[in-house]
Amino acid sequence: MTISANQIDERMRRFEQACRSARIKLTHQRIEIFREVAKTTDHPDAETVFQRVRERIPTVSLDTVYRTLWLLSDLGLITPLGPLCERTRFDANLARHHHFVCVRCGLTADFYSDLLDDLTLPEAVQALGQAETTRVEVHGICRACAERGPQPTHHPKTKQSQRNS
Amino acid sequence: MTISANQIDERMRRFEQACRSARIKLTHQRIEIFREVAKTTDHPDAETVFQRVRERIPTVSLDTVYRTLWLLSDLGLITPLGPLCERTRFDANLARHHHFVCVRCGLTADFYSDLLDDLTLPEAVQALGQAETTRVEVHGICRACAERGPQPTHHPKTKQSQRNS
DNA sequence: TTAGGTGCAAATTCTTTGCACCCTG
DNA sequence: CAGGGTGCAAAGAATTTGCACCTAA
Repeated sequence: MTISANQIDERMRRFEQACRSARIKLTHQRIEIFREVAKTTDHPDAETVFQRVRERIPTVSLDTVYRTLWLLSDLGLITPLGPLCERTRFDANLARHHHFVCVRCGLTADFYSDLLDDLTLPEAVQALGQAETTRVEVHGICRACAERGPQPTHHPKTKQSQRNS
Repeated sequence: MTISANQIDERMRRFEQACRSARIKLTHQRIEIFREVAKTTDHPDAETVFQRVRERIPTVSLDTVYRTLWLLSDLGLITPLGPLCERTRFDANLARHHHFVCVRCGLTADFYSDLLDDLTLPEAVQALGQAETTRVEVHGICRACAERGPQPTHHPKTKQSQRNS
């Protein structure tokens, strides 16, 4: 909720431009759905966006919200938070470690680094709460996917087969 | 799959000890379910654990696997990967930033740090793949939860109300 | 005009729960 | 032997999909 009107406008402009260059229609629904995400620091989920958009477009449907959010994500206008894989995974490695996550196939590999174990956090974090653990998440393309060559972008949640390591 | 027999044994011992001190029964199913997670670097999901355990205990059920995985997680023997909240959330902040995530309520707040934007990754990462983005995830207790005082531990996926920011 | 977008409802997928029987401590 | 643990089946929750109508370009 600390976003200036200017910044929202800029995000909206970027959105409209992205839609045009992707030759995707600028519908009333898409505009309002993007605006909802663009105007807060909330990291809202689909249901939350749906409820908020519904105040302005009472007939909007939840599935349109889902489709639009993933579309925006494919366009690089928003980022889905959380895991790139759809199922909860479990890790028995209790040692301090960090993760390399393949954005294409979901491979999640542990790696170690004394340097990264001991990062200095900015003061801003103090204001948010009491930090307990700090982990670095590196996102990229794993060896196997790189060899497989360029692939179309997909919604991590839905289209990709998941691998691991 | 690069875990030594020694290390697996140590994990099993720790597991048995944790169960005893929590006065929780050491059942055949629990032992094999934990062993499956303990013996790989796979970060398997519940379904995968289920399939693997089934080879040894054909009558095991998927719901026991779920119950056991969350139990192990409550005991601090394994860690669920991915988001602490159950729904996918979206972020329109395209600027480089990092996350503070409250392990209790799910609050996810962005924070900024030039230092963290520019981390030096260990060589091990090169071997895994081509890094694209690096983000620091700080887990802890947010201000609001700290004020609320100590709370029982719950499975993030199921028991907690989710907040945001 | 017309292809792409939407709403609706039904389907899927992942995960949890109620209950009666079973087995560890 | 008692109470926690398990399997089964059914319920629940989040998300996706098929299809006919609608609308931005």
